[in-house]
Amino acid sequence: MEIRFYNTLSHSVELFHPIDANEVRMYSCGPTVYDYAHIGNFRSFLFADLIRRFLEVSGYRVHHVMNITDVGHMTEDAVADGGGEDKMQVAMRKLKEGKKSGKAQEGAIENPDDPYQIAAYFTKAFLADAKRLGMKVAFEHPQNVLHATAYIDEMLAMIRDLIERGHAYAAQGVVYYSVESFPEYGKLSGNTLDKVQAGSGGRVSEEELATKRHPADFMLWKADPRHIMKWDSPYGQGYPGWHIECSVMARKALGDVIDIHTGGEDLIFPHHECEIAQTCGATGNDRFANFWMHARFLMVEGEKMSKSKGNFFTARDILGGKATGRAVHPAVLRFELIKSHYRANMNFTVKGLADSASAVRKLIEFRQSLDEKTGGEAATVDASHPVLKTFLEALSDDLNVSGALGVVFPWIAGDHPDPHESLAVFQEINCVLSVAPIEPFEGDAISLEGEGEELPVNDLCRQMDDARARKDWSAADTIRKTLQDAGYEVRNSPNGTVATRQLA
RNA sequence: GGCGCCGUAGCCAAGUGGCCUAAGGCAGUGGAUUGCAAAUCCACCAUCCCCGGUUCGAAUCCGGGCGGCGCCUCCA
Repeated sequence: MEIRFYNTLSHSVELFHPIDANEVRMYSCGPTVYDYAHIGNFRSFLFADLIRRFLEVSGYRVHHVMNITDVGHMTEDAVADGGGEDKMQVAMRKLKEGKKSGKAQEGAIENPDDPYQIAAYFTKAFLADAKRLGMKVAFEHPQNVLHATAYIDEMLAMIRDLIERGHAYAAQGVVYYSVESFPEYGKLSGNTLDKVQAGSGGRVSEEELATKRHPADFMLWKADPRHIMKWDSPYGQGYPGWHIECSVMARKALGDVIDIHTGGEDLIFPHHECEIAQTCGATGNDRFANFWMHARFLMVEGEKMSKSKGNFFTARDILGGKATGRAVHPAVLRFELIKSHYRANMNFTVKGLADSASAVRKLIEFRQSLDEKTGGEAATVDASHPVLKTFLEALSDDLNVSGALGVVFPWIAGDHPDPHESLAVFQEINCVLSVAPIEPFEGDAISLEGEGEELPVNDLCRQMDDARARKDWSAADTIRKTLQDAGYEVRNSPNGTVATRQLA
């Protein structure tokens, strides 16, 4: 099966072949941990997860690495030489003022003046969210989820190499990458040097221009003893630039040339452009990642998500019901965020969430019916099975999820004479979708039961059965109303009434 | 101003030159079923932003409009 992906580097869909025949090396730009990750972040992370899962089902071993940016970068970092306020400092202040996207748990952070504690707290929150949403790499922390602060030495080593190779220079306590030393600079984004220069009008301060050889030169290290997080270096005590960590960690974990590098579209420039310049400058290769893949931005109800518009949602906001007024099952949020094509802006809406809930319910119930019929024993199938084949072929066309789902639903609705075989097929499909259940899952990811709720759900169902047996319709209707108002879907059947929690 | 993505039913969305008299999901409508519902099953529900061109043939290619969005500056 031929796999095709859109490559930002070439602006076209290309045939995908990993460097090694069987293993794919893939790096994804991960979160900064100054706050809770929002649904836009997760759209991008789940896009990477989807690539990984698809490649795995297609027969590849995937070594997927993601970074955690826990270095306190400056708010006006890249343009200049680190102006603005330290992000970690902002995080600390906001935490104290209770202005975070969500409340930190009481007592979770002993000392809000310690940036490492802030970072540790939000890292933990991120990993918890990521696991709930079925992001495989989150289950591989810490071996495949790397912390920037653990690679300062390697960053300094790469900076040293870049200076030695003539790609970087120190000026007034700042080490800059010299973009003119790298002719390929601008290839990824189309922001070639002449254009960067032309477009920079007014934004680059005179002070900065005086120290930089070219206005687009970007920071690798800044000596600043006042910075909260700081490390010793030959260039003075200070902190690294915000692009260098990815170059370093990707190289360290995956090698000099990798297969796939993912991120949100906003990272194309300057972040990924700079990563390429750094890595290639340090390795001497003309390539860093063979495929650069970027997810487009997520909109909320047709508008760009922003705190000021009040349409800003963290993953835990959604799961907790902030948008819908009712708790949302993680599989529903996952499905909603992966169901549309990654290269189109996705519009996140409450209605879309409800649609996804119906779809996910269908998948979960189908899975449950197969489990019941087979006792969980699946037959053996491989990718040549007609349903799987069509499913994977859709995905192999630049991750055409909609096309793939267009295979799954009609198949589900059809006849299943051999439930063992169907279960095997479904399991494979679910290795990619990971919604029925979320895999690998923790706890009650698949459960639709209302255990531990304030309502005695099972008792009410039995009471309803009794009332129906007595033909006491008004009593039965009252019970149904009670359950529905509490967020349950109620189904009567000859085998007894069943109430399941609404998914969203 | 530069670079790029996109425009298919009420909504999401596949299809990229002839099996398209256009998948699939959600919603909706009619029917079966039901005490009534829900779930389920059956049926129905679009000529593809506009204009021009290429072609025997276009949603699909080309040109021009119009509209939406992104990046170029912290951002997934």
